[in-house]
Amino acid sequence: MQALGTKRSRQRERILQVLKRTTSHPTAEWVYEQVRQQIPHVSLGTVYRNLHILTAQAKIRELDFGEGLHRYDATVEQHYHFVCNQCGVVRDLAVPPQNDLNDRMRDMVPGNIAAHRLDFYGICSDCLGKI
Amino acid sequence: MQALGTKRSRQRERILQVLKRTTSHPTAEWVYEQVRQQIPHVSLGTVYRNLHILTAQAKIRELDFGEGLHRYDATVEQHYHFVCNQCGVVRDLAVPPQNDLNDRMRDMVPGNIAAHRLDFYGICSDCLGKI
DNA sequence: ATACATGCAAATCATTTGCGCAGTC
DNA sequence: GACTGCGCAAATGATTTGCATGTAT
Repeated sequence: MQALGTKRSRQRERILQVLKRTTSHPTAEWVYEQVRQQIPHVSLGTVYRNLHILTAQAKIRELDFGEGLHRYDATVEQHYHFVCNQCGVVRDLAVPPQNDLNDRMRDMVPGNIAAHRLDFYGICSDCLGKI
Repeated sequence: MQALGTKRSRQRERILQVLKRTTSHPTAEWVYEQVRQQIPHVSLGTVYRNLHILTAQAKIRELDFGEGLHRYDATVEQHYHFVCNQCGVVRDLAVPPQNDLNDRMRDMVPGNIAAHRLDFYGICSDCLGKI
């Protein structure tokens, strides 16, 4: 027995490609629809399986904004998100990691800090324009 | 027709009480088990319904740490969390809101920032002690 | 040839909802 | 009495999994 994700598959490669070509933090369902256009018989189960494999391989990241479903992101470098309360769009922020935050907290935290997550919520410029 | 949450109920009061008496950020299931000890015939549906009502009334907050389920918190003031990667415990941090973060981001964000969420991940002191 | 990957369908798990009765105002 | 809330059970929706077959190495 080797391990999951050791053999290549057309499906997995396509899934990664789909994610790399978008900045929209799509759901599994959306990825499925995209992959389906190239591989009509692909199954949703395969998409989920590969999203997990790719996440385990750190080639993508699994995101969660409390909507009851997951979103996926091919940008694996540390970065922050802005979520629009109106339309729900999730945008990457071009802001350097605020690593001083971990230090600021160090003494207040009952343990060792390895990472942090920082999301901003508000109204995106598109929605502001529509008001 | 008035609105949800306008009439009191023993169930809702008990649910709020249960949440106020813990700092463990429990799941709906855990709340259900607790309430059940006082009101044996309470239903899980009632617990969910009331958790939503209380959330809408801003008497509690619904949290989500990407575990595929929700957690609830009777501390509604702005505060941050520390999540242990080992045991999963979620602790409130006694750190003042870092409101300068919103300002720091302002120019980088495509929209208006209303709030932010900041979680720290690492190993809690309990787990550190067990290594 | 071996072991991972797939498609399909059934199963799971958290959460939601329809309905008829009970409780509050 | 009018309308909200409840318990129960069935429904939903995202995700997972068992299984027989396909495919990469």
